[in-house]
Amino acid sequence: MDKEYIKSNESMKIETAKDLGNFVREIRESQKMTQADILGLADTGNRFIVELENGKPTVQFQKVLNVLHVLGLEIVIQKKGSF
Amino acid sequence: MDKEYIKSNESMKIETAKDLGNFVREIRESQKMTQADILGLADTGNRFIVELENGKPTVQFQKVLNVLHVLGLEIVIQKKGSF
DNA sequence: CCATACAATTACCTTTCGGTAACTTTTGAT
DNA sequence: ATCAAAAGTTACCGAAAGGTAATTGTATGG
Repeated sequence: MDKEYIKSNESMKIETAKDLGNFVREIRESQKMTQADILGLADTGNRFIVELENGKPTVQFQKVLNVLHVLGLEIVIQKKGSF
Repeated sequence: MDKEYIKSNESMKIETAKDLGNFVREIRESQKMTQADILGLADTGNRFIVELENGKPTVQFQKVLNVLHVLGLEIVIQKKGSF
């Protein structure tokens, strides 16, 4: 099965920064947005977007929240294996 | 005052870094763990735990993942309003 | 060929993080 | 209530990573 990151109401479990980066790029492209579109809305620089989508582990948490917000996504924390 | 952050199989939506910090502290204490316990297991310094639990927005994403892992939690991303 | 748009990288400066240690609650036993 | 131990917070420093702005690919189109 190819990397299907999310569909309709399904959720994507994030285990690594690479998961996050791949997922963000996938969603951004599926919404026909450019990196620059996100920069303005999420109050960040282009370098951040590049590094985030490349899976850099040290990206700042709040900035990730901002980007996800722009993409219409939200973060949820749950006990492992809650499915 | 007594916010109920999570119970059994329920999930906690994270909108801000403060949400994350409050939640992490709540879970850590509910599991009778000290900050020092987490330091060793999550390979981080004391300063990080303090700042994370205080809701610092600039904490690094991967380190957050490490701490959540130690607490038996996982991060999920979903479309807003999927709950 | 040049211009435009998007993506990725580089340069410069600022900020964070870990280690250790000091200092301040908080907890618990007598 | 007092005292001691444990837990949590803060401070200093050097190493590492972050942000912005500018630069350099990589296509596509006039």
